[in-house]
Amino acid sequence: MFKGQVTIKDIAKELGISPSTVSKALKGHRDISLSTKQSVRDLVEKWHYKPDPIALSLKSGLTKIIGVIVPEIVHYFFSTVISGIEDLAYDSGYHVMFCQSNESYEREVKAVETLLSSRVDGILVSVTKVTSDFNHFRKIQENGIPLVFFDRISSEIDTDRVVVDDEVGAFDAVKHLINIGCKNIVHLAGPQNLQIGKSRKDGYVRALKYFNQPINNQNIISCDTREEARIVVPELMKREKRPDGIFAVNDLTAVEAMNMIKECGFKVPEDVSVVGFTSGMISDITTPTLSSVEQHGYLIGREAVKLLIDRIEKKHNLPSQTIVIKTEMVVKGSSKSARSI
Amino acid sequence: MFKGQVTIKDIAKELGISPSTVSKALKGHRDISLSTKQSVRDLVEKWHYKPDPIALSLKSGLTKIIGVIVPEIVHYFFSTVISGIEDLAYDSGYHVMFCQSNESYEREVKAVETLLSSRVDGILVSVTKVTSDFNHFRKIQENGIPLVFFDRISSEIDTDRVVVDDEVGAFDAVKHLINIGCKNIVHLAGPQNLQIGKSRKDGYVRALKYFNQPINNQNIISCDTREEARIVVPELMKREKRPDGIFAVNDLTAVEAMNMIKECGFKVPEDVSVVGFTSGMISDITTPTLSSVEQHGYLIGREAVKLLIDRIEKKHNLPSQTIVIKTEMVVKGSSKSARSI
DNA sequence: ATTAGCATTTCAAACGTTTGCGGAACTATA
DNA sequence: TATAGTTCCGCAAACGTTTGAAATGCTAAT
Repeated sequence: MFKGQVTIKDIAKELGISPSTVSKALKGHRDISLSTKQSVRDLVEKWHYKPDPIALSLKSGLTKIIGVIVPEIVHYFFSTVISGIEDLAYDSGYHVMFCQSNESYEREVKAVETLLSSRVDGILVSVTKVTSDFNHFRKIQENGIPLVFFDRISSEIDTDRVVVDDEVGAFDAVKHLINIGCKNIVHLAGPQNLQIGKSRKDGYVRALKYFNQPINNQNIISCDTREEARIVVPELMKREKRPDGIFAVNDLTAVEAMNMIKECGFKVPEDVSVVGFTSGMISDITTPTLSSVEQHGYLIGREAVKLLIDRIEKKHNLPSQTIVIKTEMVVKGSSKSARSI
Repeated sequence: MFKGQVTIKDIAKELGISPSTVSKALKGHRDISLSTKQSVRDLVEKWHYKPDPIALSLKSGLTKIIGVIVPEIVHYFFSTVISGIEDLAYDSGYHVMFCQSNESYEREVKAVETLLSSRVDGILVSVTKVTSDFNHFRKIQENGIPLVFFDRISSEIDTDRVVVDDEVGAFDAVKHLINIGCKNIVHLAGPQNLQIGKSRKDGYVRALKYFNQPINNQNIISCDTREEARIVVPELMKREKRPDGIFAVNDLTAVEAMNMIKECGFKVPEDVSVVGFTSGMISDITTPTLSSVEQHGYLIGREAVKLLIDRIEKKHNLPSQTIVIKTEMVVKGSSKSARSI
């Protein structure tokens, strides 16, 4: 019909009125007569006029785009969160722009710059494992752009956050292992510069204390990837006092731990019970299925977007909030031991 | 320093020159003297001026945004593709906007509308399992927006495509099963309205023919989800003539098939060899690890973006191309049978 | 007949950038 | 001393939309 898209000008020309009249008619402005409004609406309908978001953005200074930075997309937990972000954002009239940092500090910094120069209305971040300098996040705030952290947060930046109750989740996981009779529980821990790594370890320690089990530093081992598990777990199984329970900081590590245990000639859960953290699809796929702590990633995504949009639209002016999503211990095959109650 | 962002006007005012001079200086226009250029560049540097993409879009009619529609994000193959899309798009100066259709036709239509009204420069789509009407894709083309299909394509729409060589991949998988001695291979097939479902079945059939094995329609069963596998596979194992090989249309189905086989008291791969399609992370996690056909999702993503950007930037005007990405049979634990050569 | 009041519409500026054209100031040639 | 050429810069319009202010045409009251 026209080159590209129908504009408000085309409508105006056709109807022999001015663009401003059309604009006001569409907004239901009381200045405009009913008959004019009707004819504008009719033509809009007929020509499938859609306002140009770019012109709107230029006027309003808002893009209706939310930027998201995640360490990886190819990752069950993060893709679940993204799914939640996407769903609520679209329902609220926002679009979503993704960047993955690939667990690299440089790429994270670049992603921030990219999103800022795209003039997004707000930014959602889960930081990389290696980030220890947070100035790029400060820059976001200096630009007046709302910022919400989820899951992997930084405690140095004062902003809204959505986190999982990692400490309680870990406590519950270890409590479960103790309940089914484990006496020598090892924790495969995440990086301690990250809040989640620290909290999960804290929960582990608190559970042992609470149930009067000895805390052995040798039982807290830094190991949060499959590659590390491949090395660490066989050594564990060679110990004089073999572990009878393993609480891993994430599912992938837990799964590899299970595989290593089996390779060393032991059985899961009969000889060693294993519990992971995330409870995604992979926990259903393994043999045995993996007991794990469900993090409700989809919900985390939704809550994070909700917080962010509230800030963008200045629905309130409260100090920074932190929303804690409850975890849930999901018992599956890797910890239903014969020793269970 | 200024409200929000530094604009070309701020620079102009500070330097006592006009905005157009600043613009031309930044573009290296020969009209502008070296000294002016230098002072502009200095101030740009000092004030961290970044051109406003929105104003640029309004002028050029281009957004430098690519829209992507995938059935699901929480899915190993698709998140791999997305990862490839993201990487190359950003390197080429484009941003990426995602929509997931959640395998729903209505959501797919809505996603198309959303992206069109966002004025994206091009769209990448992998269609849902249930889409049989393709008019929403025609609308994209009518708007003059380049469109590239990947993996799950529609043959009704004439456009660029990036697909996996499903037929050959399936042929290779079945060839492998035959090579290790399988005589009664079942195919758990995908929906036949989808090209990939059809091609993989075709490859299965061709391989049997090629190696002079009988083709039995009872051995081609529609089953492409874990839920279906849970029902279908136990029935298979009760057959008089038990299958000794299973070629599943995707990994998740293959994994569930393995689990069912084990639940029925048989062993993988000793009694039944299993081969899947996708070869993602999950194929390493299961016990035994799953032999599967690698699809190179990351590469698919990159190729699709490359095709799209070529169209957007009108680098050529060739008729629609179809790029075929070679698959690769990855032999792991679920098919290294004792009968193997 | 003048004016106030009202309903309806248009004008013009703005958002930040680009770009063809015209113009000023200068130098060089005839 | 004109004239032509060169170098450098600003003007204004354009992209599509919004919005306060100004203008138009009308009716009704004085």
